[in-house]
Amino acid sequence: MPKLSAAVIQVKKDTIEDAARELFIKQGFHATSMRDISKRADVSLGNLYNYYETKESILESIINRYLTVIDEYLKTIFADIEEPMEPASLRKLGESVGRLVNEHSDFWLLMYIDVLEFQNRHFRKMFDGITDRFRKIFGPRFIAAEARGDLRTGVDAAPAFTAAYMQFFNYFLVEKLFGGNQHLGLTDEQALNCLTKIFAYGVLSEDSLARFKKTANKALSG
Amino acid sequence: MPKLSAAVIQVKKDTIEDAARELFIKQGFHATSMRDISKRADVSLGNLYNYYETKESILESIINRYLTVIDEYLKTIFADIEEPMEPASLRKLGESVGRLVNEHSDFWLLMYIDVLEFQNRHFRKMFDGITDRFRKIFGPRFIAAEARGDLRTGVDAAPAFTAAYMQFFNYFLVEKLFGGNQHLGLTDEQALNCLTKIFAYGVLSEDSLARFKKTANKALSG
DNA sequence: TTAAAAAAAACGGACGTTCATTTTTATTAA
DNA sequence: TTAATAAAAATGAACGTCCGTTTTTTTTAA
Repeated sequence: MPKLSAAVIQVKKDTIEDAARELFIKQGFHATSMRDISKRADVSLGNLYNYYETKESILESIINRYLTVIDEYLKTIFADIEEPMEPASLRKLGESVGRLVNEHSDFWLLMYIDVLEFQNRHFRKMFDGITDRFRKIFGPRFIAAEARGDLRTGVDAAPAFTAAYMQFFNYFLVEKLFGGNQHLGLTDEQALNCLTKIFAYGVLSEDSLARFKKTANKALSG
Repeated sequence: MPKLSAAVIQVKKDTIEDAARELFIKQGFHATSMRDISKRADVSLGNLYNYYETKESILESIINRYLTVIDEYLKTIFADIEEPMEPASLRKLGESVGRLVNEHSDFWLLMYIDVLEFQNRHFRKMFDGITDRFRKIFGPRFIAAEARGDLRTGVDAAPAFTAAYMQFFNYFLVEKLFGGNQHLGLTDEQALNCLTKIFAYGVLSEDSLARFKKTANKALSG
């Protein structure tokens, strides 16, 4: 029997990885056996080892494939953003992040598996240098926003945008995976509004700025 | 041999749980065997079952004990806060949260174990109704801040404070456990300043408010 | 002396992986 | 178009190890 075509091999790997992913997510990596995977994928136990060297390499393959899916998703999100620092854009960013978290919650569970079992070896790249990446994507628009006087003086748009991005992520992850059930005491819609509002104009009145002069100065001098 | 005193039993349980915790954190729950625990705690395998019914019950005991430790820690943090909405207080909150995350990073790994293996059954309470809890702790001071005109109109202090709290947590967790290594492109000190600043007064200039009137109105109407 | 505690041995089963064997199928020759 | 071929693919039993837990035995100390 000559070699199977690459396409056929890929299809087989797809079914194996689909099965493995479902099991890893439902019951964790160590709690999932190769026999479990072989049963769910309808592939013999031994045959798994024609496609993967070890159990861990199955996980790695799943993660790598998923990483590209998420990456594409994020790219389309960012491509849709024309003016990253406008409140409307930020709200839309929050909505998109919410969809990403909810539609691919498996992925984030895999990330926690990676944190626990592999010190986040495979997912590190998601957060490493993320601010620089945003600077690369939106750099000119960050500068333009500052030039227009949109930004409060002393605010660097790149880390600020990153913080907003992370805040949205965290909100939806807590809701979806940590049992937050409306941990802000608001619906998702309201929470998005609330977070956007805070990010854009803060929680404190302009008047209070003078009142907190001493302390604020310290806090604002970063 | 009559029954050991409760104190002696507790000491023994301490050493067992210390050993188990270190192993669970280092290699995960399923990857840790009762034999591993017995070796590290210097207790015979069989004797473990004189103290715990199952392996899972060891994890539960660790989590419950840890929950009270963290709870106490948080209480002292909140007790130290006189005016929750002042920038200086928020910065201090951020620092405290950072210390909590860094000094007890084990705890948060246990939380991820709980998310993966038990749908966060044991940790849910950490996030459930958290905004209401803050309202209970700081309610009068939230109201006073609003009365003084410290708050931007339309801002509800309780979810806002919760958002700040969560934001700090998330920042330090990403740094500590997810390999963020300065994911905001800032040192921890700078990041604290940056996040506090954003939370207090936002990233956008007061001028831009009028400019984003239409879109801002939508985003601010939550 | 005696019952609790600790240790050790034993249990049945499941684990990841290997391997000898059987089945399959793209290619080749008729 | 068909039949033969041969190597890849698939299989499932087998391997050695380790698992959580139970049971039995030994040690301990009031």
